[in-house]
Amino acid sequence: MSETGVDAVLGALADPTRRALLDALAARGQASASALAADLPVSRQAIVKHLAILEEAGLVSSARAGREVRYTLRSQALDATARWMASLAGEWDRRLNAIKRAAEADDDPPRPQ
Amino acid sequence: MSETGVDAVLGALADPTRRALLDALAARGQASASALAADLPVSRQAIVKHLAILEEAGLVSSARAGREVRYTLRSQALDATARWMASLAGEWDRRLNAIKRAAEADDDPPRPQ
DNA sequence: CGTAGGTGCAACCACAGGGTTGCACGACGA
DNA sequence: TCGTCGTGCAACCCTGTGGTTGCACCTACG
Repeated sequence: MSETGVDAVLGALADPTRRALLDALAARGQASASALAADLPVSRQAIVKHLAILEEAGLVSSARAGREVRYTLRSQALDATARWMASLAGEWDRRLNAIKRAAEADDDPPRPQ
Repeated sequence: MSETGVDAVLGALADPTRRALLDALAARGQASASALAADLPVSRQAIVKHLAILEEAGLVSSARAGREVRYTLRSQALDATARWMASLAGEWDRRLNAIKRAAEADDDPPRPQ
């Protein structure tokens, strides 16, 4: 339960269109759904849905500016997920080493090779 | 193109069942599809499909042992993806700072606040 | 031998979700 | 005030894929 929204972030990042959307946002720094729709080969509505998912995952934030809504990147969630993955990788290594070590010490003493 | 199989890893990691599968594998260190099927509430066939996807993403590796196939965790791809995400987060920060700075210098000189 | 445990293959079902279109509503500029 | 631009909402289609069942095949083990 301690992980931020790792599953949400992973789910959001799993879609290519969403990643392209994030790229476009990174390039513009800030943009409305309609503006982003001009960059990608999908309809504005599709973009809006994707943005909703990305915002839900904490990867972007929205702010109303007059009659339009500006979206901005939010690196925090991404960074947190990266950390989570790195620590998981470390965990795997520790786990596997421990098991391998135990197997060697438990199974092989009479038969080193 | 330089990214390992980031999209494959993200796609693989996006599914909850697959993450549970990886957890189970981490606990056992090494296991066959049938053994893993005992841990999860899905059929062996479903497990096999997931394992195929995970192997495709480089998150696990398989090795035949007699009449069964043993699967093992592979932390490398996970670690690489974690690094990719972290660098992406850094990229976003740099991008946003640059843009914000430019906006302030270009728009606000007469109006600091 | 035969039997049991483990895989592999294939067909099939059902639902989530990525995508679209259409329309109504609110805000800005002339 | 009117036109227009950007949103929001809703219905709808259709593919992908997570899941299942059934069966054939192979390998160990008695």
